[in-house]
Amino acid sequence: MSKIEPKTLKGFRDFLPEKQIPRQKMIDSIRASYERFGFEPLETPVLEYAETLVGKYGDEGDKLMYRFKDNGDRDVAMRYDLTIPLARVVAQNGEIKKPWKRYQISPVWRAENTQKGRYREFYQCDADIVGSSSPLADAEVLALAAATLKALGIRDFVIRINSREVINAFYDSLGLTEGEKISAIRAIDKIDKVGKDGVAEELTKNGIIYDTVQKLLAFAEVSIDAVKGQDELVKIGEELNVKEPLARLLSIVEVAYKLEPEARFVIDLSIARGLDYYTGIIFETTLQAAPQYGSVLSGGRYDGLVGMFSSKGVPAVGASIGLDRLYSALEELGLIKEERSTAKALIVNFDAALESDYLRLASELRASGVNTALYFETADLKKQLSYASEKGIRYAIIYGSNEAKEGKVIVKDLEKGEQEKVSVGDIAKYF
RNA sequence: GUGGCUAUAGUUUAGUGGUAAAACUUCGGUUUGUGGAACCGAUAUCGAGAGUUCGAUUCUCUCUAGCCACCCCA
Repeated sequence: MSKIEPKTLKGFRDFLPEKQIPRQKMIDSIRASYERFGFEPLETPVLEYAETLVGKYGDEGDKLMYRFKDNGDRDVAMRYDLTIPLARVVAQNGEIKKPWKRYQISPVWRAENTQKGRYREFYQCDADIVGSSSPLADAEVLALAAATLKALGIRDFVIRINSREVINAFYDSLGLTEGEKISAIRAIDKIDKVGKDGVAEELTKNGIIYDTVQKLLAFAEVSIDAVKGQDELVKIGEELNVKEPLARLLSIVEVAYKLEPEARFVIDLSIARGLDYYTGIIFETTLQAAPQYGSVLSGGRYDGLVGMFSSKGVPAVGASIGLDRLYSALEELGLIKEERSTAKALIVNFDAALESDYLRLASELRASGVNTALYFETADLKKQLSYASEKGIRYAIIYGSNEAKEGKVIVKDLEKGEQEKVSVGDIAKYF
């Protein structure tokens, strides 16, 4: 029989222990942070009826969706993000007490062309508050974002914030048509990448007149610290005819700042967000030391989404961490601690006659919470010690006929190269 | 989805129209109670399929995958 070539699908990957151990720690940290703010876990199915997802992400989103007929000829799609499924859950389970704060850490699928740091299956860590239009909810999402990154050991992040209300008020004051608004949002969003001239060129190409282009550029260039630059921002609000919505945005950020005084919040009017469903604040987060990864944490308010599944409109605001991007960025910044094994101790198996003692040692250690591995074959010490050290297991527990006579075991710390004799009964205490 | 570049052991690379080198890794050994060293040895139908050819890993085509740009985004 010919062997099947082992391979993974384009854009999909395996996470080997070396990566998955620190990755899982990262997930644990994020989850703990979300729970500290009182968010509750939700899990939803991979597959949804296609009609649930289609049309929610714009034409582009529909094209990138994994969609097919299942064995029962149902038109199904794999979830494209975690937000639409949440909206479906909220609409479907009206009894859920609101405001509801839920989080979900799960993979999503997009049939995009791959690139470095861009995959077809990737994880998102979402936290959303459903059923409150209070600015406090917006502020708490911003604070959560900051607190979660801080918990991961990240210091140099900047949360750049804008609001769809501000954008709309400004565009209306310019008298842009709906079509022009969309192309303006798209163009302005690229200002970091293509620069002012590039944006101007694209706007002009889209038929926007010179005067308006200049105004749009002036708008997009606003990037001011929300706390230190507050006076300046108030002035800009008046100049650009966006006084009211900008003031609302500033008061949200002020509250977030009280919750997370160490965070850096910047009002950046070039932030646009591609997804159609945002209605209020929108934000993106970049790491200053690793800007090439783009936004690692973004979100915003989307008050209209649940209404697409239910006659009752339910306001919502949330944030999403791109786990894979953040991991790559942290890896580059040296914030990922390499760990190769989950086992802390290896029981050296070196005298077949003592096997029952090895088994007892293993179960005692495990019962007291020490992650313990047992070498399966009887083999020489050398081989087993080198197995432990190469595997990244820190302690070797050596027990042979000599030790058996004394009722002791040798615990060898392979990192320090030291060893100690401990009596058999005290082994768990050693750790 | 469109366009460009790439594809040789687990990894990084060398090389040739006549079936392939090296380093590191992995596994085994160097006479058996102390590892991360040294030495010896093993491990490749040269991404897959088809075509041209007496003969292809080397040329051509298709597919697949990776990287880059666009698009979009996490």
